[in-house]
Amino acid sequence: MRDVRIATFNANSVRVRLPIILDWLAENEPDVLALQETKCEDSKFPVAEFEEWGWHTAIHGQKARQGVALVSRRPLGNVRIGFGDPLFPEDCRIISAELDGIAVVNTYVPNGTAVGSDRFEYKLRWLERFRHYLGERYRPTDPVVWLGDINIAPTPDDVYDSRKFLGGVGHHPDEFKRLSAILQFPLIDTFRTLHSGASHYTFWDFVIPRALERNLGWRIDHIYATVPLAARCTSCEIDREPRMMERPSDHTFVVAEFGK
DNA sequence: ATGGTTGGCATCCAA
Repeated sequence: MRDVRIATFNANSVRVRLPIILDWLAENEPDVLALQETKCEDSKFPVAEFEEWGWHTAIHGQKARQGVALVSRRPLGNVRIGFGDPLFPEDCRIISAELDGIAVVNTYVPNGTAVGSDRFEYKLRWLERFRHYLGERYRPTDPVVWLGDINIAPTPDDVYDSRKFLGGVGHHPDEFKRLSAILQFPLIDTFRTLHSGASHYTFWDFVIPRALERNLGWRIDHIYATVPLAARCTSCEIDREPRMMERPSDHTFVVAEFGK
């Protein structure tokens, strides 16, 4: 049996990015693709188009903003949406499921907007809530993948100008602290296990002219695994091709493979 | 120092 292939992509509208997503799926044949920023309520998600090409979907969306989904070759088990906590704000940022004994947890971490804003405080609270979510549901010995748009560049190598952005949204010590606490589960950054150094990015801001060509990017889309699963990780790669296509997302795909 | 882009929905907000 071949490796399990698990990918992530912030689509920035699943409807606009449908051709890019379907192309990428056909080319790469992942077992699961985690999508973020689908930006549509469930009734408007292009379920039929995915099914036409043999892909199952598990979706958790809302009108216009946020939204996450899992796309898979085979049906997923035990699909869960949200934190399952009625006290915590529910804005469609988390969906999880099981495949081949692996728990796949897909998140769209809040952006944070501006340091000191209510949205930034919400980002920090959200990350704390997520740490508890992991502890409530899983043990360190379980095979668990946490992936998605993490919206944090955790080290100086993960953003094109660390000095410029240190202390700003996405590269702030308070974010590093919350992420470190989550990773103490422990979880392993599968990309960093296999690749060191700067210039490996997954997001290039639309606002910056020719950002991709100049590689003015951020590595904010991550694939983490628990220790026993990380030991089975044979590859983790960023695919820049989709960022070069017509009408791209501002993010691109990351894909990891795990041996049986 | 500023502005540069995109998507969704409504003519502005979030990213």
